[in-house]
Amino acid sequence: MTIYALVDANNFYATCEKVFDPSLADVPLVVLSNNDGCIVARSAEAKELGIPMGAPMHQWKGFCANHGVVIKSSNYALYGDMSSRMLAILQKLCPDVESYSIDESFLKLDGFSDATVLGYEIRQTLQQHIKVTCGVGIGPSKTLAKFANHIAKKHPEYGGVFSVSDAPKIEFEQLMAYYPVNEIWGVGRQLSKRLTADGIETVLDLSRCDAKAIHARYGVVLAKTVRELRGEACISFDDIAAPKQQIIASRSFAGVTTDYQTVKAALSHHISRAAEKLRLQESVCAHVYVMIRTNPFREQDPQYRKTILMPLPHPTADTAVLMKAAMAALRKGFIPGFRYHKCGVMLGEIHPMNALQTDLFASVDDPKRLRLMGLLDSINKRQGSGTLHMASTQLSAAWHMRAENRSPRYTTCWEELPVAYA
DNA sequence: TCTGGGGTCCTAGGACCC
DNA sequence: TCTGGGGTCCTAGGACCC
Repeated sequence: MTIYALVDANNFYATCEKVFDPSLADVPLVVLSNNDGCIVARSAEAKELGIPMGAPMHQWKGFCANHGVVIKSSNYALYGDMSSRMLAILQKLCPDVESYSIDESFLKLDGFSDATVLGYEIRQTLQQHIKVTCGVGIGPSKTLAKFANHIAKKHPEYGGVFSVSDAPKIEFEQLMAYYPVNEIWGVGRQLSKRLTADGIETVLDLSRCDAKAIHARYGVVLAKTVRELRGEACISFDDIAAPKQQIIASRSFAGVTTDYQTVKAALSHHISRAAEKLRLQESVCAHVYVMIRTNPFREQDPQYRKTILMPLPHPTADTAVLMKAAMAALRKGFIPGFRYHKCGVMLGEIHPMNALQTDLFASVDDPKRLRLMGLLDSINKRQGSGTLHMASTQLSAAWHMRAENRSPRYTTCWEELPVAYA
């Protein structure tokens, strides 16, 4: 039987900020989402103060000022780099690693004689090498490894590592009976509301349900969860990252706008980013979706949201072709008069560039254009993103997002390296 | 004044066909 | 006056995740 581990960094973004600024060591700290909108990470001290996850920043500004909470805009260049260092360390310790999110990885522990010992070694190594503390959960399925990870973090007596098979059955059942069903991976707000109404309130309740009955009433996803909770691995393990099937680039504006040119400039910027991501994974796409919407939180405003699909004449990774299609979609979907708050683009129908066969499609990108795109990407990579861009991006800068308290990109930008004084 | 962004998977329902 | 039903394919949207 395969044993899975889930390694998950504690307070990852907040920790990344603290690693490079020792003066923040014991200070409560929060990290904000893009646009400085809401709180997406909290240090242990900030959690203790009772600041909730996902809280709108504007509601907590006064509180943070009163309690000396340090506020950081998000710095994804830094977190992304720390994340790859973390992954590299895990890959050294274990041959089968699936990177699940920026701060979480699943490991397959086949061939290790003592999974728990390895868990402690992982914890110690990450602490030593990159000053990131993590929890390790171990179990016979991914869902159980996730739940074990939750226990490892919430119950300090386990020392940050919890293995389902180490715990006596009665002890584990007590833990399952203690936690509400929404602590389980895959059970969100809607499902837990329905489950609770049906009398399934705890993790233990759910694990004892009949999988067939759950399938009939709640669907195939939750039925899998039930089987996973009983130790039957149903969710596959992917150690090589598959290319993305859809690529999204979107942002809300710093405020709202009624101006077509402003939306167009923002959209143009997003297309460039999305196309760059598409070429980075060596793919082409055949669908462009353009999304625009008003601010749903402004209930006094008339609301409008629209997604417009624009099929492309042939699969492409050419920014100019994508741009033309997206602009046509925007003309179709833009209704003057609304106060727009966000726009974005999604690329769909993605195929690997090299698998395209000319007899399957009417035509493919001109190799000359592809070389031009490659040049564009390499200049932007060397000189900084946005050095070369489409003219339409410059139409307006009115949409640009806020990031008032971003820390330096310590590890990825020469100009922002940390300075050591002797 | 100010409420994220980027993903995956599943399903309901419409269009179309015979 | 009576006016099918089942299968397939596609898309939009929802639920979930971090």
